[in-house]
Amino acid sequence: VTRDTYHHGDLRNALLEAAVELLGEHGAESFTLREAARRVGVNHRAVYRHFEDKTALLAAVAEQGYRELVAQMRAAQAKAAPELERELHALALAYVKFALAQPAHFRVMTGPRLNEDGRFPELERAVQDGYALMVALIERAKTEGNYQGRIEHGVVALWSAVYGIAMLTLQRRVPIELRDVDKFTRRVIAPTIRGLLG
Amino acid sequence: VTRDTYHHGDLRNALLEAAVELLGEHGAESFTLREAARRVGVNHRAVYRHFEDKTALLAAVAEQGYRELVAQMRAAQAKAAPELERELHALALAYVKFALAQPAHFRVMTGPRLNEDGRFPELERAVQDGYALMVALIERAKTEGNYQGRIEHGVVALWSAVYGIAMLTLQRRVPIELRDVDKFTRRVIAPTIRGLLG
DNA sequence: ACCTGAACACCGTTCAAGT
DNA sequence: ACCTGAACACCGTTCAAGT
Repeated sequence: VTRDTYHHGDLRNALLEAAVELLGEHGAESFTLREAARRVGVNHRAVYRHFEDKTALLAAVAEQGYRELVAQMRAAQAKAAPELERELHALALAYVKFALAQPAHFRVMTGPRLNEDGRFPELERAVQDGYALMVALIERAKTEGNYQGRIEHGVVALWSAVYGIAMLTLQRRVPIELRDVDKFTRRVIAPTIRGLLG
Repeated sequence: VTRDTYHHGDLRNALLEAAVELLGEHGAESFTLREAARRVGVNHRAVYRHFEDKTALLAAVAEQGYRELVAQMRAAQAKAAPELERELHALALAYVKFALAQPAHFRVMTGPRLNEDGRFPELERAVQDGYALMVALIERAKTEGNYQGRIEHGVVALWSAVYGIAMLTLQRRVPIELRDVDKFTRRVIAPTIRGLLG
């Protein structure tokens, strides 16, 4: 990280990196725009060249996180294809692993209500891309498997399960080691997936 | 709400009420101790008589919320007893209903990490009381039902499901009306409960 | 184009008094 | 015992310049 000058849009990325660092250290509540600027070595006013306000900076972090999450879910699913049950497990595992590997990103993604007024359509689209992956799997559960309910209900069941596991694990409400995430997630999610496939 | 004097511990409750009000209006991120004091009509320093700091005030709100949540889960479960599947559904429904009826409480309960250093044992105990209700049900799923997995895994599956449904619904990621919560929750949770009972 | 500096209205928290 | 008032070090954001 250079600390003297920033050109060619470098500052934007430097600020994003600094933000992720700070969020990892202290959590979103105490994150300040001024400290992010300080860490990069610029005046705090320089931030406004690249982000409309503090919320926009956090939204950019969240968007970046969703893109990475979706990429990892896609990759995991592709590896497990073409068997539906394996793909469901792979998607779930990728989600939980992301949350534990990038907790700062994950907390910003799921924590503060950044996009309440629809200010950040790009963020919304990144979220929807993830949603679409689950919808596609549940649709296959209906045709290939034995799922009888409505698509929407199945998606929420799956989404809730992975989201809940990730959050409860992050909050240390569940006493597991990082190396056991695989087995743990697999076993917790099993009843839900079994229920979905009939 | 009287605005001139506070005696006999009234101020504490008045501050809690004001905090819940404010949290409902703007969310936890922009909640300020000073505005809570203003709303009650006292100097902001008066807050420190009853709460060690801002976090302690939020922790008190969270604790109050957990007590109410547990009471409502208990009541719903008792009404549905003694059939296990009905009790599981009742518990799940009570949880989701609480989240939607008291979103300000729910967001503080699940949002900021208030008790990271174990500062608030009372809050922790209230959370554990809720956890205990689920543990008892999963234990019965093992003896009365056909659940084969470990207690811990089943509890996380159930907890994740209700938590996820509540959060996704609150975030309006799921397009349901308040009057349909009953039916919606029942259908989303069904695969998980079916999976748990074997 | 990109960054700075001073200023404004806020915040949580501390100190020292007031009744 | 309970509340206040002034002060401190911070914050996000605006305005007006600087190169």
